[in-house]
Parts: sequence; structure tokens; C-alpha cells
Amino acid sequence: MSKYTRVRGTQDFLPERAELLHFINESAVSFFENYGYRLIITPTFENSELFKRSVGESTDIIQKEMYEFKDKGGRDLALRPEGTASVVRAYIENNLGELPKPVKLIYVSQMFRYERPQAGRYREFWQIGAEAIGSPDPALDAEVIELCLNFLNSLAVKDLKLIINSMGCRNCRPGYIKVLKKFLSEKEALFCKTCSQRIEQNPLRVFDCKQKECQKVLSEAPKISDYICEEDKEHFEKVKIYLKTLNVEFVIDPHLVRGFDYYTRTAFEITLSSLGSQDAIAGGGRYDYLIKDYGGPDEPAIGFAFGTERIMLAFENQNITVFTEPEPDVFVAWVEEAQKSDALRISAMLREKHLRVSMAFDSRKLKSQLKLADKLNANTALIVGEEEIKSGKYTFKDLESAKQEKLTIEEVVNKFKDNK
RNA sequence: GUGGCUGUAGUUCAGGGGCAGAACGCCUGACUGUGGCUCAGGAGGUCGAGGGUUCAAAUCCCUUCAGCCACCCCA
Repeated sequence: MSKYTRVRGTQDFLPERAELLHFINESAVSFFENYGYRLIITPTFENSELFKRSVGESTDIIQKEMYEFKDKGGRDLALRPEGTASVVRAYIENNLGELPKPVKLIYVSQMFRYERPQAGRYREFWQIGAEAIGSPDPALDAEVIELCLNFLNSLAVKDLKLIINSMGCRNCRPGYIKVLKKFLSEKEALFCKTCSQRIEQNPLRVFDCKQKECQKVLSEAPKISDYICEEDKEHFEKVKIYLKTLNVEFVIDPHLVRGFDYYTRTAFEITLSSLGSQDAIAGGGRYDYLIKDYGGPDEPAIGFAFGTERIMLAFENQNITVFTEPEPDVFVAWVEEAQKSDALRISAMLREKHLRVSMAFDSRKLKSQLKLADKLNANTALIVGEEEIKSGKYTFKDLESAKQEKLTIEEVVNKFKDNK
């Protein structure tokens, strides 16, 4: 083996998987177009500060996982760990607020996080994300959630579970956090180590703990739904009603807390238990203050992202295959080296007529060339020998029926006219 | 970042101190210019990498890298 190997947590997408990735990405763009989304492409790296502001200084993503570096001009840069910050930055910088609201954008790109790799978790990974900016309407929340779920359904991904919650806004969440903190502090002794650390730093995250003892205590914890303000409550109620209108099944999970600081109000997550411990296939929510925080207009927004490799994993687990290897229409074989240039020329002629053509290279006997044609699953073979060159009629062999006839190039092309 | 399992041919894997193996795949041949099936032959390995113990290491020990699993985190 060469000393050069993949960097940990990165992947080579070999043709089959590369085509699957491409297929999912392309499908998403056209599917989302039906909902009014347009593609946006932003840079792979940004100023580190951009992400620190949005994702939150205290989060693991910023503290431990971001790929940060200085460029030769001394700029502090970071490979993007998520997509929303860049889209919002681009929205403000290019005055996209001038467009009719909500402005709907989709992105399809790699993200980078320095995490311990696992199935469905890579250091460079793909996300398909969508952002709808400029409307607080709960109907938009419902449309976005339905889009997210419906896209996965369109790909025939099964056994999905949608969980939703409202995280409150800046007016009511602090009050809830206070109450929660008080409750947690009183029971601190009952929690595991990580949980008791979180009580001070980020009490909402205690809900993420999977330890049974912690969950037991948490079942008695104050629920955010009892503390969110009237406006948020009303908003969330409407989201639920609209989701029902759309026949979207959901589970309300009062413990669902998204990992980024910028989320407000509606939060949701789609999970697929067959994926193992990395079971979140999509996640998102509202971020009503982020645009203003970045110095843009005061516009609420909602968005989400898919983990594309996780969609691919679901495909593989369900044995969904999307592609068969492309079969050559014609395999051009030559008898002797002398006819190789004719074979090359004829291949080009056939391709000009939009046929899929492969030919034999290297010193191979006719026999081994046909063997190759068979392996490539070619439908037909065109044999180019001395005789054929002289007469202008080539041996055209149907590789399935093994029948062969002598045809001119034009006649060969006509053979494929019906199916093209 | 923590703990566990795994790493042998292109692939899937056997072998667990004494000659590096199987299946599939790949290449060649079975007389003239014809594939699939069959038969015969062949190529292909620093046993993930580095060090140590031993007369002798794929095998035991240490380190390291990578993959997977759980934690963590999240998509």
C-alpha cells in the first residue's frame, strides 16, 4: 500500500456511491424547487467569527470541532461546520431581503467538523440544507417541516420519526432556564457527572443525557411548554394545527433542544433508529434573531439540514439501488493492430450519433476483446477487420442473441434509432 | 476527548510461535477472426505501520495509524 492514505474521517466516493450522492443532491434541488427554493452556493471557508457568533461560543462545535486556521494574510478562518451562518451572511451581504418574502434557499455542500468518526459521522460530510427567511408565519414552519419529511418520503426512506418542540423566544426562555436551573441544582446529587457540569454551563442540554437515572429525575423537571410566553404558545399551537392539515405525523418532545444557540421557537428533528447511534437524519428550527444579530434587517427565519451520508445509509440498509452500471450500446473490437485506428475512428463516429461506445485498447486478441465486451455488459459488438474495412460493411453482433449481420455504419446507427 | 472490538491477496475471510492459504475476482491458454459455460495454467502479500521478546513472530508485548461500536456530539 502507498504511504498516502485518506485523512481520518474523510471519504472517497467510488462511482456507485458518488452517483448515489449526486442523485440525492440533484433530487433535492428539483424537489425543493417545487416549494420555491433556489440553489445558493457559498464559500467553503469563512471568517471564524461568523460561526462563533451564530453557533455559540460555548458549544462543542465551536470549542472542539471547528477546523480553524490562519491564511497567509493572517486572517482567522474556519472551514464551515454548518450551512446556516453562511447563507444568512450571504443574504445580508447581497441584500437578498429585497426579494419577495420568504426568501427560500437551498444549499448542497460539504461541512467540516473535527469529531471522532463513526458510521454516519465523518469529518468532512455532506449536507442538504434549506433556509426560508423573512416570515414568522407558523404556516411556513409547517411547510418547511412537511418539505423535509416529504423529500425523504419521495426517496422511499421508511420508518422515519418526526419530533417537534418549541424552544421559546428571548423573552420567555431566560425565565424558563432560571426555573430549570433551580430545579436541577436542587437535584444535582442525583445526576451524572456530565449532567451536573451542564447545569451551570448549558442547562437545556441536560435533557440530552441518555442515562436512565438522569432521565428519571428529568421526567419531573419543569417543561418549557409551561413557561413559554403566550405568543410562542400560540405560534406552536398553529404549527401543530397546520401540520395536521398536511397530514404530517409528529411527536412532541418537550426535551428536544437543538445544539446551536441561534434556535428559537419551533425546533424539529427527524430520526431513523436503524441508523444506530447517529440516528438524526435531519434537524432544524427557527432562528428569529440571527439575521438581526449579524447586523441585517430584523427578519425571522426557519431552516433545516439533512445529513446526506445518513440518507445514503438508509438507502443501503433498505437495499434501495438507484443505478445500474451504464451499458455500452456498442463495443468496437478490432482484429489486428492495423485496424485499431479504424476502430478508434468508427467509435468516434458512433458517439457523434449519440451512441454509448467503448472500444478495446492494448494488445488483446479478438477473443479477449469480446470477453471484455461481455464484462462491460455491452449490448452489441462491432467487429472491425480487414474484410470489413474493404467492404465498408462491419460485423455487427447482438451479444444477447449471438446473432450477427454485416452492416454499414449508417445501418448500425439506425439500429439504435428506435430506442434513442 | 473516553472505553471496547477489528485490521492477512483486488474483495470476503480462514490461519493465533515453525513453508502465507481458500473462495470469488483478475490475466493466459484449450490450432485459423467471435463473449457468457466448462477445463487447465498463471499473476497477485512488507499479514495496516514502527519497535520489542524469541533460535524463530501474521501469531506474544508496546507504540502508532485506520475502520467499526458505545459514550460524547450532531446531520
